[in-house]
Order: sequence, then structure tokens, then C-alpha cells
Amino acid sequence: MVRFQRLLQNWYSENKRDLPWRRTKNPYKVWLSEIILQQTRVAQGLAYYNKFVYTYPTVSDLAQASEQEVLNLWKGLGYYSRARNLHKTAKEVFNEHGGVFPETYLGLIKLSGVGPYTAAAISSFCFDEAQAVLDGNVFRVLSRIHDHQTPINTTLGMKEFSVLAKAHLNLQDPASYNQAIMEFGALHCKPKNPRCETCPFTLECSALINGTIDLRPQKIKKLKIKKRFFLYIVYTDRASKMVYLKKRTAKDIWHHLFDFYLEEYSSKEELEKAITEDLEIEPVQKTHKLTHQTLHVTFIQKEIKKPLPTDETLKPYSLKSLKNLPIPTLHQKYIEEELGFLG
DNA sequence: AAAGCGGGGTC
DNA sequence: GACCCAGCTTT
Repeated sequence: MVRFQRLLQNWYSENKRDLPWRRTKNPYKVWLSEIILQQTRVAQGLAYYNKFVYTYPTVSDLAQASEQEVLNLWKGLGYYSRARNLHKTAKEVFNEHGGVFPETYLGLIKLSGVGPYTAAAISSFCFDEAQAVLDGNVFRVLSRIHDHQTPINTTLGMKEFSVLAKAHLNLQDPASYNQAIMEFGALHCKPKNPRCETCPFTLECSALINGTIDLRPQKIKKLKIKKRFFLYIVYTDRASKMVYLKKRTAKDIWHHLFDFYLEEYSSKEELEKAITEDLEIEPVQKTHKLTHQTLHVTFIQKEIKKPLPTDETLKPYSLKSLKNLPIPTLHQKYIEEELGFLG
């Protein structure tokens, strides 16, 4: 074994976390964990992984659930297209592959929601295929070891780091090697305050030698964060303890999740202009910061007066039934904080 | 090539 | 407030 692989995998054997998806080569469970952990930390995803494995022990169980049930289990985890693709792929594996997962990189990458990273991860972890994973951790570790400054979020950077990743891969044990380099990036070669003083690569880390650790990996510009102004009219019926919701259908944030009645405005002023009537209940205002947009949200709660002054897709739900409906985290918090009287 | 997609954590 | 996280799909 070459020095890099030996030092890396020695570090891994002494420092790796004991995680449930590392105790199995079952491709269903590994796939589940990989989809959940895309853009998600282990601490946040672990409970969801356990819920899914418990509720759907096999891909066939997941395939036979409804999309709404799957979204409800995913509720609060974000990036909901992952859940929709998860369900779609489960149905495909169940209906077209007899419930058996593809066993190669090329077969896996055809699945919805499975891209280059996830296909490399599953094929190497479960089937010992020699595919090098390339995720945020690998980018960071390699960019520092080689002090390589091509921005990672460019086509050229992707290509160059892919070559580097392949060159380092331990062909004898791609599964352990891939786990090792990602775990090393997550626990030791961290984005902030990496533990260079106790690093096994002190002698060969070019960025450490050059004093450029904090500059790696290089990335190009951050995109502008859009501001959106949401006015929610939260219709309630105290007598029957109901709140009115509608399903979101636009290809937008929270696709296929349930929503209050919503009016969107292009500015704070436009939104305020729309609030003309005297309100019995003080509006609740929140700022919801997401990765690519900031939502300035105003909630106005209104007791229903007949006839129902809204569109007919709005339907009443009891507070109790909300447990089984996929609702954004923002809405969940509002309900808990402001609609206690319904329960 | 660029945009869109969540929620939570760290510093 | 900026940046990050076991990325992928759509345009």
C-alpha cells in the first residue's frame, strides 16, 4: 500500500465513528443512508435513517408506501426532492428489478437521486467496485494535501479533482479507503480549525507547508440570496378545531408539502399594502433564512366565516392529523407556537 | 454553465 | 453574517 493510503486508513481504523450504515453491506440501507446524508450532517440524519429502516425494512416496503407517507417521514430534513426521488427509485427497484438493487456504478447512477457521488459510494461500499468518491470532504482533503487551487465548483475543478481522487484510491480496498478519506475530512481535516498539529500528513501536506490551509478548497463566487415576501392567511375554525391547508404543486420550495393560504409579494411595501383590514389577531412575522433565499413571512390568523373566502383547494385538517402530513419546519413551528388553542 | 432546492450547525 | 454540510436535477 502506498504511504498516503496506509496513513489514511490507519487513522480511520483508530478514529472512525460507529454508525449503523457502516455495519452493513445491504445496498438498500446504504442507499438510504447516502440519500439522507446528501447535504446533511450525520447528527441530523441519524434519527431519520433509523426511522426509515424501522418503518420500511426493505426497498419493497418503501415502494409500497404512498409518497405522502414518505414525505411525512422526511418532514424537517429539507431538500424534499430527495424524498420524492427516494420513493420513485424504490418503486423502480421493486417493479423493474424485482426488488434487487443494481450492483454496479453504471446501473446505480441511472436511479433517480443517485449521482456520481452516491453511485461511487454504494458500488464501493456494497460491491467493492473501484470507484473513488468525490464529495465535499474529499475536495477539501485533496485540495489541501496538494495545495491545489482550481475552484472546486467549476467544470475544470471537478475534472482535476476527479483525476486526483482516482489516483489516490486504494484499489485493493476501495470501500474502506472511501470511508476513510471522507471520515478524515469530516472529523480531522475540517473546514474551520483543522487539526493540523496532530495530522498524519504533516510531512506531505502542501497547503500546511505553504500556509494556505485556510484558502483551500478554493471556490468561486457565492450566488446572490433572493428575498421573497410571503403573506400567509392561516384560516382556522375554533369550533371544529380545524386549520386550513393546501398542497403545494408548483416547482418551487416545499414541492408537494402542505401550506397555508399564501400570497406572495415582491417587496415589503407591497405586502404591507395588502394588509388593509382590521385584524383581530396580531400578525406574526418571521425571517426564514435558507441557502438560496430569505423568506420574510407574515402570518395572519383568521377565524373562518362562511362562506369560505378562499379557493376551494384549501381543506380543513385537525391539529392531530397534522402529525401525518408533510409540513415545512417553518409551519410546524408556527403551529406549535401560535395555534395551541386548536389542541 | 447556471439555477434551484432546507434546515441546522459552527465560528 | 458567512460558510458549511456523505449532491442532484432541471433549465
